[in-house]
Amino acid sequence: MDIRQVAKQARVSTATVSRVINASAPVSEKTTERVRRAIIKLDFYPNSHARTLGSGKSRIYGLIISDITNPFFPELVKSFENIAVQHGQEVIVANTDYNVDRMELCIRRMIERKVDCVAIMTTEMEPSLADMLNQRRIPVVSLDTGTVGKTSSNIEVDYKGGIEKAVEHLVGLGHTRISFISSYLNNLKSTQMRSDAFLDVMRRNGLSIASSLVHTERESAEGGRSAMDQLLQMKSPPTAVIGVNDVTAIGMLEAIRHAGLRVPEDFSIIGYDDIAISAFMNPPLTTVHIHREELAKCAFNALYSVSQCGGSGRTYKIDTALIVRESTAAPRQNDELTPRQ
Amino acid sequence: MDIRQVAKQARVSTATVSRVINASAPVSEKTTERVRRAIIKLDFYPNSHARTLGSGKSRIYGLIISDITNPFFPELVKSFENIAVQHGQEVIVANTDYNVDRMELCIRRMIERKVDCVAIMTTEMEPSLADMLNQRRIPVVSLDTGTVGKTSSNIEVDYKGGIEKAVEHLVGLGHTRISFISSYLNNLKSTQMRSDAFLDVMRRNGLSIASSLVHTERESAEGGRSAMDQLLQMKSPPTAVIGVNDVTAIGMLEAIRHAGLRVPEDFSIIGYDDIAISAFMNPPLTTVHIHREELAKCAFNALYSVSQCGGSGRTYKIDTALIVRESTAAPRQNDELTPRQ
DNA sequence: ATGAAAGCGCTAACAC
DNA sequence: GTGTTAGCGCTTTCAT
Repeated sequence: MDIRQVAKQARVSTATVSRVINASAPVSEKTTERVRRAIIKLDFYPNSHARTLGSGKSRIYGLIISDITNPFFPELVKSFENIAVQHGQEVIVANTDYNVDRMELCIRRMIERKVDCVAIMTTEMEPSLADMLNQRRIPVVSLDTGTVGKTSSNIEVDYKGGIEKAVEHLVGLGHTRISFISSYLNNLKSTQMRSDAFLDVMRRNGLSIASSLVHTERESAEGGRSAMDQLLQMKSPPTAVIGVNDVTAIGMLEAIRHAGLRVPEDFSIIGYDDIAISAFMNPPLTTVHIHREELAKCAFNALYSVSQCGGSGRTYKIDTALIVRESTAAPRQNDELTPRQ
Repeated sequence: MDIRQVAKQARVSTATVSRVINASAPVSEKTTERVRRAIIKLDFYPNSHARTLGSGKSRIYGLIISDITNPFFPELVKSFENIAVQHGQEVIVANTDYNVDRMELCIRRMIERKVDCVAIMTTEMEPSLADMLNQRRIPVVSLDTGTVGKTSSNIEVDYKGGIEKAVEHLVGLGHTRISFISSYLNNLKSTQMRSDAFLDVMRRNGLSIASSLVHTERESAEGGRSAMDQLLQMKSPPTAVIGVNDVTAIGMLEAIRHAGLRVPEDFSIIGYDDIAISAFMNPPLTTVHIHREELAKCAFNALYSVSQCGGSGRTYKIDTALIVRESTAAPRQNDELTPRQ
């Protein structure tokens, strides 16, 4: 079943069929109708590969993320897809699994599939990889990494501002012994930036940062749990702990619960990202919000403007906000960490 | 940059280049090496659309899910992709948003993209839609819905067994007033099957099911929360509640916490799916486990065996298991639902 | 083992 | 407004 059969059925040329499908040139009312009917009658679906080959553009946007299993990403993917569909584009998504080698594979796939643009929403990035895209004049937008150029844009998330607000919230509550649980994945720029910001803000507030940075083995709830377990072993544990992301913070919550201690009475906990489930934790998690929908929109627009409107690459900024829920309170008065019952 | 340039650089024909890329026919050691070098030197990436058009097969598997934002799916997607990649196939995923109309769009996309097979892992399905695929001889595997035929397989998840185990666990604990919170999305067969099974098992255990089935407006944590709020208004609320899935159960947990009541002391709660986060709830959620990885494997194999090995469609079964954690216990002794503090 | 050439299904010039 | 036709980049007979 191809366009020729439709053409025959409608008694027109293949070009005309193509015209009505793509509305790429005026076709008379009558012919259009005949073609439409033929398409329906024959149950014709145009072959997108042939279209891509014929026209030179795939109408596909590539989206590279770290791991669809990390709750931060599904919402991002969904928003990005929605916007893309509204603009008549499709999207294919690829996972790097936080792995630079797999990033190369992802980019290869994007090139082979002839995507029109690609959004790299991960931070495990070799700059050289973006070059592969640039050389082929494929517009790119990246997160916190990557340079701005003719066809490449960069989105800067205000990680630092988020950390600042979190630490200051804690300081305002009276905390002075504050820890930060990061992940071993420190080649991730987003993680690195959060850690650095934490150190910086602590310093600025004149707070000691001795042993206040703990690295988990994996960026996950498990990681948060085991890191918090470590903290619990200390002679004089912190009174507040910030997690590098919500999933980590959720693991921390579990470690504390398991030790028979309470949040926020015994520990104040803050997460980062504001994933949907965080509001449903017990207690609801105070966290730094990154607006995923806005991020997705921003990424798409960055791409669309250079791809369709011939714009040039530029820098975009995304804000963060502290969402105060119930996992933070004034610090415990003494260090008698007595498990409940 | 196309295969012809590579051919020229390696001083061979395009056919030979194609042969070394695809290992589709023997090529001498020497020539192979020359071609390899040329490919690397020119940084050549084959155009997958041209490949698809030329060969007639896309090496793409389609995967249709309801909503990537529902934590049940990301793990499924990831597993499915991993297996597919191991078999040299790619996958494109499409979301229906629990909507039959969008399902049609998804299937259209799959056909236009000339996928080799499609896994329909949602249950909001018009049988007629699967026919579109069948007519085109595209192998299909579906979940609990769909018929088995030459090229179409069906996976039956033992929802009922899961509900049985859940109810019996509760009955064993001494509960008699048990409710089930379902969702308004009752056109979903998976939801329907869980509700039906619940009613059935309750009856068989001689338990009253008066007002024990509550329908939420949305299949989400919000839905679970508002449904549980309703239950909390009753003069004599149930002592145990089963959620149609974990996300719903998590919402229920929050409603109870917010009312100043406790799980499992005041209410026993059971979820369904066993999403990763459930083990990190406070308290950790007792739930019915569906093995996502096995499900993904099963779906892929069902497809692969008919697509590559000329097998015929058949029925597969996936078990469920009750994971007892800390959200279930013996029922409260009296109905004095007194908020803590 | 290798090359020549005919498609694959569509789009886009270019004619009329 | 519509038709003709030459590609798009690859695969795949069919020769050799």
